Amino acid sequence: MREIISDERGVTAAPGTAKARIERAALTLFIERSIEGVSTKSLAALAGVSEGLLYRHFKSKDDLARTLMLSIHTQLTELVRSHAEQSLDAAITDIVHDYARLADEDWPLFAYHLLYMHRFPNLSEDSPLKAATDLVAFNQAAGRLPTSLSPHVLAAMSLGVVLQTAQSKVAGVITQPLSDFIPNFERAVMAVLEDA
Amino acid sequence: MREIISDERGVTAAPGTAKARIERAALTLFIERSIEGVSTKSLAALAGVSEGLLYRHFKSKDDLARTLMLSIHTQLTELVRSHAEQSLDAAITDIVHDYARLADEDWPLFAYHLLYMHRFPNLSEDSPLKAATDLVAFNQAAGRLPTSLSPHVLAAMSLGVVLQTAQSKVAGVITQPLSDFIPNFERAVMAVLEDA
DNA sequence: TGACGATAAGTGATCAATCACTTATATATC
DNA sequence: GATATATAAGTGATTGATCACTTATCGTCA
Repeated sequence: MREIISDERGVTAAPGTAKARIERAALTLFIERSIEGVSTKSLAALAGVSEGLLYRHFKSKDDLARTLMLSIHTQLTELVRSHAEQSLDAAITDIVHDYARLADEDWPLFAYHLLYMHRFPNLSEDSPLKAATDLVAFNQAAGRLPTSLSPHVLAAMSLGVVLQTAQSKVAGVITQPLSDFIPNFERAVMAVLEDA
Repeated sequence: MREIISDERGVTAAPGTAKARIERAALTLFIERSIEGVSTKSLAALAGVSEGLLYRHFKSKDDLARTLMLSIHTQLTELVRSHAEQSLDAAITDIVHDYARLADEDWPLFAYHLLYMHRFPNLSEDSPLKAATDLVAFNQAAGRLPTSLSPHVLAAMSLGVVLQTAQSKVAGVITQPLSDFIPNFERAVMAVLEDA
């Protein structure tokens, strides 16, 4: 039997509350066994609450999973959009920096986004990838980036530099915080954007 | 009700056989709804066979999922290893080329690997990422690549260029075959390796 | 007391897997 | 070639367990 989650911080809930513990337990188990692979019973057990309480705070297991995903998804999207209105160099620097920081700040939530984003194709109109694509397209139109590749492809390749490193951290191959690689991410992303 | 899978090619089975249809149906549904989210009943229905037949060909649903994963996992690993014994430039060129080709050749199988590899942490001793890491480490030791980053990180960043583009293709943002981007992948990967 | 946070004990539905059994295919013997 | 024997392929009903979710009840503190 696994120890009950006592971690304080929630995602949408105040620290220390039962709802926060449910959210933390959900992230832990979803990352480990996938969303469908986790029963509400085991989730409640890890959170140290009754099964019924899950349904006081969330309409369904899917609602819980969506709520968690939407939280990090929105944060990441706004992060990218917020830095788009400056020179390309500065934008990349800021985006990469904040992305890595946000990931380190709440790694389980970020890992959850990384692993299961593709299970929520219609989560919202906007997305981090869409924001990055817009940034690339804008700089292509201004003649500051090559137009030999579509902005979708160029944005995907650039994001890949950071996200695949995150994948390796999920796999346990890398153990340091992503923030340790910020200057490297910056240079690599710029190199991809200009060279590809 | 969805149309029964009639696709011919299997993964471990001869074309046109019931086992091949089961494997195809599994890939289709697993990609769509995750492994745990797919019932053996719906899988058998899509394959157009009885539920019992699944268990003549595979010990369990997990065995089916593992068999499919191991097939593509092994192919990709050997692909990377087979090109490692040449100059770095040539190795990258060949690896990127064959990787993209293999992905296009059997996209559902490749997409399955991309999306759910992390659910099989102990599938085998070796892996594509490990092979790529060895390649990086070898070239670092020979003084042909900077040693400011660990080979794990450098390999992850490089692979990310290709794999995140594949993710965008899974998401439907990109529709072309990955092979269309082979020269771009090459240049981007080399840029990451030398610049990061 | 009464509203609320929380629970334990359920509900029918669905799950993966197995079962006894049938049909098709292959191999062997004359 | 015909017949006998063995094995593989295939079925679908059934199993006990587990699923997501609900209901009835409890304790507690304003």
